[in-house]
Amino acid sequence: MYELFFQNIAKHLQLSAIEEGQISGKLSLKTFAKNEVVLAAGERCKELYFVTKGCLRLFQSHENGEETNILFCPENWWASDVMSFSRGVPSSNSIAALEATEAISIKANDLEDLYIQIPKLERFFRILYQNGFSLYQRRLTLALSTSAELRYELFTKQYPSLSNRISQKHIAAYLGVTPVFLSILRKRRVRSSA
Amino acid sequence: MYELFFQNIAKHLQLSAIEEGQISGKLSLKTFAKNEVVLAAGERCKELYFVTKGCLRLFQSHENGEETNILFCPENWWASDVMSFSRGVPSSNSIAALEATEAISIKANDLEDLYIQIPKLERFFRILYQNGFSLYQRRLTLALSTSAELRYELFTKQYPSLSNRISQKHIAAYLGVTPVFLSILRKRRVRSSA
DNA sequence: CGCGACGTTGATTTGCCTCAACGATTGTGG
DNA sequence: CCACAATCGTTGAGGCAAATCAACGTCGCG
Repeated sequence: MYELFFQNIAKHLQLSAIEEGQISGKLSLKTFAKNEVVLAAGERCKELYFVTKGCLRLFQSHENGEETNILFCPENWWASDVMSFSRGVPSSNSIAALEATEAISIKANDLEDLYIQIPKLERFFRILYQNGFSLYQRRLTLALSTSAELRYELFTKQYPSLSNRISQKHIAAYLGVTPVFLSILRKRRVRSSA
Repeated sequence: MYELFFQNIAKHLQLSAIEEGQISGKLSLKTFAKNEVVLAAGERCKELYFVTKGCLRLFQSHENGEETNILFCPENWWASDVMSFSRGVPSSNSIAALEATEAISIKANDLEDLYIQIPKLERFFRILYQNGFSLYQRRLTLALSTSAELRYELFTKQYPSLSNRISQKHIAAYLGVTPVFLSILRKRRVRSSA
């Protein structure tokens, strides 16, 4: 039932069958309909999700009604509002389903308990956040130093499957441009590659 | 000698005197002259620095010779190229001193040993990276969704001491604008507040 | 003293946005 | 299952934010 989940952990950590059992007891499987809101900004993010099917997005809403997509979470990705989840404060971001989605969830309290029972889990999440930290540093410098055209180019190269799967509107909100301008970029690309 | 360092750890973790001793044995104090390069892109980042005096900057250089400042590290901040430090790969970022700087350093290998001797250190760094992760998510959405003017406004409010201490050139490279444009923004602000 | 880095200012250009109109696609209620 | 509405993507016109290029004063430093 939770194979993908434990395979993901196994990338950085060896768990005994007993430990897997302890963890399994705290997991549950959730399903979300397309466009369903998983976490609304302002709520507390009480669960951490590991996506096994479909795709979630983490995003921030702005006063003017627009949104910035922070992260797409297809199969094998982790989703949560980190600050809210770990410190119990209201979340500043939201989570919603881009497709019909299945995810394995674990509650914040339960994870805290598991950190105590299985201290090496700290190691797993240390590495997970460490990698994410690095990933966002890179995206930040990209955002600050390159044109939308190049950012789109890199996105399609790095995530070719996502760039087909996700609507342009949401890709635009991920790149930080308007859908109108993304459309212009796409047109340009077709011409220049012809 | 390492008071600031252990005070920083104590924010998230209680260490016994013995543990502090074990850690102290792996630390060393380094000094860097103003403008000295601490880590050049392409090298391996073998040490993690905790700044006790002065200020470092983590930055990325681009092909055209320009730079983006990722992070300023004044007293009480941690500096490293995370990916290079933790995985031993060549670093994609550089570190340099903005001022004459003192920092406590620890070697990657030694930290790995300490993770084994004192597993709860994993917890400390898990929390450190978790917070950094969240910080960069926020900066990313800021960079993607707001004007340079607002970003500068927020920077000066959030880090008033840094905004006096650091040259406009480097602040511009942190905000992702040219020094010329930052100068224009500053002029605008003076006028509008008058 | 003189040179080079820094910050300012102005003129011009470019990247991206806004607004608006239009097919095409999706989804939904009758 | 169809009809209609809503959302999405495209295209064009015009505007604003920020870059580029260039010139100049100032300051720190050799």
